[in-house]
Amino acid sequence: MFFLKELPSRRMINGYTVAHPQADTNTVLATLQMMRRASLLIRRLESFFAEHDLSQLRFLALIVIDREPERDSLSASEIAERLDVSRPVTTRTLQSLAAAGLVRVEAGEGDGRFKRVALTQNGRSKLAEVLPGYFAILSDASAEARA
Amino acid sequence: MFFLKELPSRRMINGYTVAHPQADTNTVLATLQMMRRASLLIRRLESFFAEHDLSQLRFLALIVIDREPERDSLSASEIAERLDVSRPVTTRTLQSLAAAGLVRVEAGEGDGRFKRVALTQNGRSKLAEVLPGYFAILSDASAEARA
DNA sequence: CCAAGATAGTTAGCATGGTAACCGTATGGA
DNA sequence: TCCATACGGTTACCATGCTAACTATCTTGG
Repeated sequence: MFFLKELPSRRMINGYTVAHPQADTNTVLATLQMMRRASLLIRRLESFFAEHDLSQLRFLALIVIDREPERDSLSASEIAERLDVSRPVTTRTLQSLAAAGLVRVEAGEGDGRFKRVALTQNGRSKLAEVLPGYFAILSDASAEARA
Repeated sequence: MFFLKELPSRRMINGYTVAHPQADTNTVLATLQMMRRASLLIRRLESFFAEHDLSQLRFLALIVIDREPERDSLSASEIAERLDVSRPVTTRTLQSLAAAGLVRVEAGEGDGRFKRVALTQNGRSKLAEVLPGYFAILSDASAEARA
């Protein structure tokens, strides 16, 4: 992602909002600032994850598998649903996680269409390795937002 | 982009923040919510732009050229700098805008390394066509955020 | 009971972000 | 002056998002 360094000017937004009474210049500007903040944060997170041979999506996939309370595995579709990405992206992500030895993918018992995806011990270790840095970055970002 | 439908739970974040006193669960959670909101908004914007044969980046490129106060053209590097994307992405974006007839790219006079990029009349029309919808979406998003 | 449809997953191909490495043009100091 | 360096732009290639269309496995209704 990305976003303009210099946001659309207040004057430019004003030109729109005067013609649309329900719109408010300040809140539109706040939304643009949010987009800019989010885009910088994503860059920072992606670069952090890259240092750990992960990406944001691979990390989040580990998270959703790990945090499932009653089970130790999920199907690919369940993971796609929780991550809110398309199934093809999920397939690719799981293949790369499996190649890195962070998850185990097995044929589901019962319905032969499903696959069971579970964390390996390495996967759990990787999560433990990365979580502190992840929350530290989020915590910094919160602090900056308030500054 | 994308982001978890179900954010990391308060309990999970707590587990980190108790070990790191400077971190605060509420602000970390607020940052995660911001990421989720930004990701949904980006999807909405990209789909809006696609309806107009644009993308977010192509649209923003038109904006930064148009809003330059004293000049009617920018160099590719200046555009890259303002958009905050890499120069190769800028090259590709400008090529597709030129192919669509929305910008004109000419060799710069003087320093032969530069190119001058200017909006065509079609480019200005396209901006005028798209801006109201753009701000309407941002305005909606602001409203939702406050709801 | 089995053909038609639904569902899980994959493959193929496109768009758009990135970095590394290249060319051509300027520029500046030995 | 002219070679080394810097700079603008491009090319080549990789990562990661998407949709469309495919295969394989259930499920269901005539």
